[in-house]
Amino acid sequence: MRFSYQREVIKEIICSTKSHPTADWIFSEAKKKISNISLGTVYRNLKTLEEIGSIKVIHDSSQVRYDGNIDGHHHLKCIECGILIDIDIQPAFNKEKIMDEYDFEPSDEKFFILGKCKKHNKQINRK
Amino acid sequence: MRFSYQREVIKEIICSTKSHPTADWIFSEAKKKISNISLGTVYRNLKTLEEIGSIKVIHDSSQVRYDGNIDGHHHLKCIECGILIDIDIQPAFNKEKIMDEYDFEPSDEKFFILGKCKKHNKQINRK
DNA sequence: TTGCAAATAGTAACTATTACTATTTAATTT
DNA sequence: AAATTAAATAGTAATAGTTACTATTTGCAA
Repeated sequence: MRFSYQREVIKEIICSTKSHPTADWIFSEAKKKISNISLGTVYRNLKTLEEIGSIKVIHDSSQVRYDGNIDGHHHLKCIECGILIDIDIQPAFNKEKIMDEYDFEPSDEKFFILGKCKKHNKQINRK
Repeated sequence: MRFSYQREVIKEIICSTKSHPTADWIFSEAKKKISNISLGTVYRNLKTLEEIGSIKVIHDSSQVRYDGNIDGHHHLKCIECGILIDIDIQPAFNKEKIMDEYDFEPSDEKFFILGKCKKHNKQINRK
């Protein structure tokens, strides 16, 4: 694949935030560095970056978000404000049962825990 | 809420399949029973049915799907053909850690296991 | 440097969904 | 049973997010 400055800028934007941005936000950030960058270029490169494994895509209730953290991790999602928070836990499940009962060969997992973030829950005794 | 024949038909369509259909498929099925039903009516009722808890929404890689199975369950997704399969397992995770470390109050979970379904995996000794 | 395929900017097209409005309908009141 | 009324509908227009198209530019190899 040929070098592209646009792609480098887009990758840098995604990898320097933990906010799980949308294509539109990435586009507006990219315009700060390349004023005439095209939205089509952003979408094309988001697809390319995902294909080569540089970023991950998160499908969060009708919104598509991008994640520069490509280590296996999962997310908390606040049902009040919608924020997505990276978590490093791994859910445990009976892989044998899946393989036997459903004749299915698991290769990856996506786990979302919905609930209320620290700004929106009613926990009183906070550290 | 007032009775609506359209809503009954839509609900029946969703609840009588395990195929996790899209709005478009539900629309074309509904037209078989109500030839002049409007796509707007389908979308409005899908929203209503979700709000009253009669169906669930699944956001599956840029597609929105609907599920008539409202019991807590999760899904296997085949990376080859895209089929979604209901599973009755519950993933285990450290809820205390989530609450303590992230100050987050979990209320629900969505878990997807990606992999290859029985038609697309290479398992040789099948029952 | 020249040549050329890959990538881009800018624009048009497309798809899924929502919004709008005149009409119809379910349910209530007379 | 007819009149009333607000909710729901059909049909259409509008919107948002994304993809497709094309002439031009650019990275890179000969």
